[in-house]
Amino acid sequence: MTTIIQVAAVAGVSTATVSRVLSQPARVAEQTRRRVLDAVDALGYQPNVAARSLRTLRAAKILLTVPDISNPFFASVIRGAEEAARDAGYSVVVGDTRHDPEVEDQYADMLSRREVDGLVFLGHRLPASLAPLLADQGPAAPIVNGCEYSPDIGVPSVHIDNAAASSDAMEHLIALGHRDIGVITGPAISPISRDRLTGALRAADRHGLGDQLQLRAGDYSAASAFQRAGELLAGGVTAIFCFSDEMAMGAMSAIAQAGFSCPGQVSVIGFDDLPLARFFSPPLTTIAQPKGLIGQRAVELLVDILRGSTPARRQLTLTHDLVIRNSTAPARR
Amino acid sequence: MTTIIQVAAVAGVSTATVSRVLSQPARVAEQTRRRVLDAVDALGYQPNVAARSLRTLRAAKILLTVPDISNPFFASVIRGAEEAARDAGYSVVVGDTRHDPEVEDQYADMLSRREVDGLVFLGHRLPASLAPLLADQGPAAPIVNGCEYSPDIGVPSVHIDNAAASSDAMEHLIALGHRDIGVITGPAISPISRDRLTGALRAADRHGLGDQLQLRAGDYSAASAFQRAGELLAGGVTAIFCFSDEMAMGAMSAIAQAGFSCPGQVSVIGFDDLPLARFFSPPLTTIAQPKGLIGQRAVELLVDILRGSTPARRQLTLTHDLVIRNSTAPARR
DNA sequence: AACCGCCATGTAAAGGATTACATCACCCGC
DNA sequence: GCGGGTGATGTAATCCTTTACATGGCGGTT
Repeated sequence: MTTIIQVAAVAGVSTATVSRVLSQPARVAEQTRRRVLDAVDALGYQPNVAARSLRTLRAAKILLTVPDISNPFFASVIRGAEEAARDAGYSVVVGDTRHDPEVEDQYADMLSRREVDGLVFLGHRLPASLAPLLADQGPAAPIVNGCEYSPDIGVPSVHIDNAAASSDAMEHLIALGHRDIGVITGPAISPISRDRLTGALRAADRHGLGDQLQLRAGDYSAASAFQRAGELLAGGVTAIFCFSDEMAMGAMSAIAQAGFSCPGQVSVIGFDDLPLARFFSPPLTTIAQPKGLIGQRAVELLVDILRGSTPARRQLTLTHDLVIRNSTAPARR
Repeated sequence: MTTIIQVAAVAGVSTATVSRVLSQPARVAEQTRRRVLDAVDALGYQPNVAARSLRTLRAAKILLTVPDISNPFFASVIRGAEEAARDAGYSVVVGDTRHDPEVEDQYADMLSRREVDGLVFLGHRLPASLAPLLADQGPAAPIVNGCEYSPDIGVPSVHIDNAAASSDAMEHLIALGHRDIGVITGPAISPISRDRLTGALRAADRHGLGDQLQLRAGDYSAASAFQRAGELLAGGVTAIFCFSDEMAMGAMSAIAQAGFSCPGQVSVIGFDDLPLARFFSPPLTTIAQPKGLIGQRAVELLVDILRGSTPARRQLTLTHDLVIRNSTAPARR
């Protein structure tokens, strides 16, 4: 490993000058700068990050935890986050918590240990080990939540209006004449699922369908929805609203295996608009979330905090979109 | 931030002792150890990683780069890798290169800068900036390749026998009576795609179908396969073999939109066995790769290298599996 | 009683970069 | 010609941990 000392020796300057050339080139005379850069090239010098971050107390890294990395929804969020991070001079470390609180804590420890400068967590659970840090630093704590929004945890967040989006989905089904509608929600603890449920019920109530809604709790996975959709079909629904596209896929699979046609006999509407949604058979009607933008804004918010400026708004609500494809059709049965 | 010095002061010992309690507890007397641990708890001390890694020249981290994080195939590999890494006392940093050589280089630089101890890269391209490192350290270079296998890059790798797997898929179609078979491959530069093509051609040749095979190059994405499948259908195929499940999804979508039925008129077979494959409509026949195991073995190989022991075998071929579901059926047209 | 060896612990030197402060040369204006 | 300002560079302290080596005490051996 070549160190800054060797570079300094080759260039005939002090280590301070080398350091300056690399971090604030303008403060060094043109001629000296060139000599240093030549030495850097010649030796293939790369600053040692450990030493730098020891000295500066900055890691130039942002940790992004996702509850389930196999869910392509998060992939788009990650990309948005990485882009924004790069623009701000940070790199992103991705952690997959698998919905496991213990793993969440392990990742959160990276923040307490200063291995990373800040944390963006997707999902609804604030890792327990961060409570003291949050209590200590208050709004200056470098923690941002993406996708979900729980007012009680006191962390800035970026999300869509889940209730409104869910209501839009329901209105779409109702407008198509559906009266017997099944809803496959997320787990009951998920605030995002609760918000969506609120929206769905609100829409149903507006049309006097509040009591007819058939609710089943899934866990956002296709497998859970496959199961629940079977029950709903037995219950005679003509439309199923799934709180994720992955669940919509499971539901469509159950519909086909039960011998029904979609959208002929049963309509399906999803949530997320995964890149693959247009390739479902039939192409899926769904609620589009601005996935990349969520990641991007979340990181921007975090960077604001890291720079010490209090961001104007600590809650960002982005716009969603009802994307109508072919999995929904007028009710007839 | 509390440092080791404060812990030492509270416990009434030297920093050396605190350090020893944390890293080699057996070398410290029971009583002292307890006092130190109490102090650690009381102060909520967390060792500073930068300082540690500066001193030890170890980061206790492994970098895992994937070409496309939105592909759920890699999610399973990542999980396997994380597990193996945790067992060996490492944590995994995931990087998404988006097939972009520049991004690959950026991540590879983390290795040269010693930000991570080793690299597992999935995909076929060895980042250019690692060439010197590899030339320098030879087989001791802490770099392992997963999924793909290019004998020429001289890096240990973990993969399945792609040619044999591909041949199995073809044999399955041929046994069902298919003669007009379309193949949607990956990009021509992809060694994995080449291997699979070799296997497919070999199987076709065995049955005198070598000339009839209709080949189209995709890029592993559903969108590309949607396109190519349309062309193949116009060409009158009764079966389509896709080199990824995601492409199979695109193909199935194209089949449905062209008014054909699957598997009634056109059979589809995929490659990977994504968790979602069983929820395709119809459930997808495909080649299962041991995804988790690939990640696990790749990390184990890397850890062997990091520990200085030369692993017994530098190329690991794992077993694949033909999973027959409902997207393939006897040819009839 | 002198000595040896061992164990538990302490002392202090790295490890590599950043940066506050010091220094020096030079120029400007009076 | 001199004081003061400016810009470029150097000196050295600092960030926190790990660990080689030193120390000191104690029990056992001869």
